Amino acid sequence: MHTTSDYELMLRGVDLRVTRPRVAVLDAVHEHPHADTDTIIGAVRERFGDVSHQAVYDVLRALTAAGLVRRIQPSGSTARYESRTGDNHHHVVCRTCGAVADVDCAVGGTPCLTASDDHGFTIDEAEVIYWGQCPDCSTAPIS
Amino acid sequence: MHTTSDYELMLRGVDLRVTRPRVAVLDAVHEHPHADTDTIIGAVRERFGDVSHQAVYDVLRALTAAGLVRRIQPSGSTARYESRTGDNHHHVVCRTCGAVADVDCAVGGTPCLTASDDHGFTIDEAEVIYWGQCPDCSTAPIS
DNA sequence: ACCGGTTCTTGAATCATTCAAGAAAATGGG
DNA sequence: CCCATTTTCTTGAATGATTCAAGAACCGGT
Repeated sequence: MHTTSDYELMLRGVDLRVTRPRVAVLDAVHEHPHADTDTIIGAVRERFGDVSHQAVYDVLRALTAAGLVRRIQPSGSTARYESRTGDNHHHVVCRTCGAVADVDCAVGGTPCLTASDDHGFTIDEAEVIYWGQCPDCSTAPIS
Repeated sequence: MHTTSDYELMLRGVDLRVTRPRVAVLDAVHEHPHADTDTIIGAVRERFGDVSHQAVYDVLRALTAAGLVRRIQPSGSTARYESRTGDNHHHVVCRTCGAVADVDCAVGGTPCLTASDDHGFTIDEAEVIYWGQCPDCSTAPIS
């Protein structure tokens, strides 16, 4: 659990101005891991009153650029955001319901960064998405 | 290089009716690896005359479901399609220009399928995207 | 060649995200 | 503490990939 002033410090730490929408979004992302933009907008409004969706989009972009949140976007989903950053973890996504869970990288610190043949690319990140069925969806078959 | 009858055989092999749009799309995907939908529509029309964009969308979905093509969609890109399927290869994507290149899986046959903690998910595929700069973009810095 | 079911065409709708212009607010200096 | 400057937020509209819907055309088997 974080307090408002924690979020203030985070924002100042990356040279971002402290505004209510930013604190609200930061809080929403921490409280709702892997939430999509619409969910975040809803959570922000519930706690902090009216905030334009445009502001939330802007804030999410700013926070992502600053590294305070991480954006993930599995095929078929809209953008989702999470607060765990910088630890090179990955995700499992349920093909049926879209649920997302975190997966720690099995290999170590900055792993996965070596492609067999990089075609001359300078690689700075390896993103891994495991696809499958979540416990709920694999139990309940297609009705 | 494939001929029209090759594509016919592929379609029949997965119990799909052989139609001109399908052959055309199959050809376009083979000729333009990692092309987005719009490029495919263009290629199809250039070779086979008018085909509705809706038909191309339908065909791409059918071919993807049948396993004849694979759909990839790196964050920030529209859907892209490729003809290499079933060999568990991965991709490098250029952050600057969006170029995509294939990367063979370093580990072996059906690798990467083991997450450190799968949270009870039944995993059937691991998708890896390496992010970085392609040779062209890493040479020419931001103008 | 005909029939039934699939697939294509046409045209409109959806929805996440972005663009634009002006109003409001945040930080640093006086 | 107040002002000026710059950033950020609000409002409202636009974009663009993708999908929905209804009817026409076509594929494959009989």
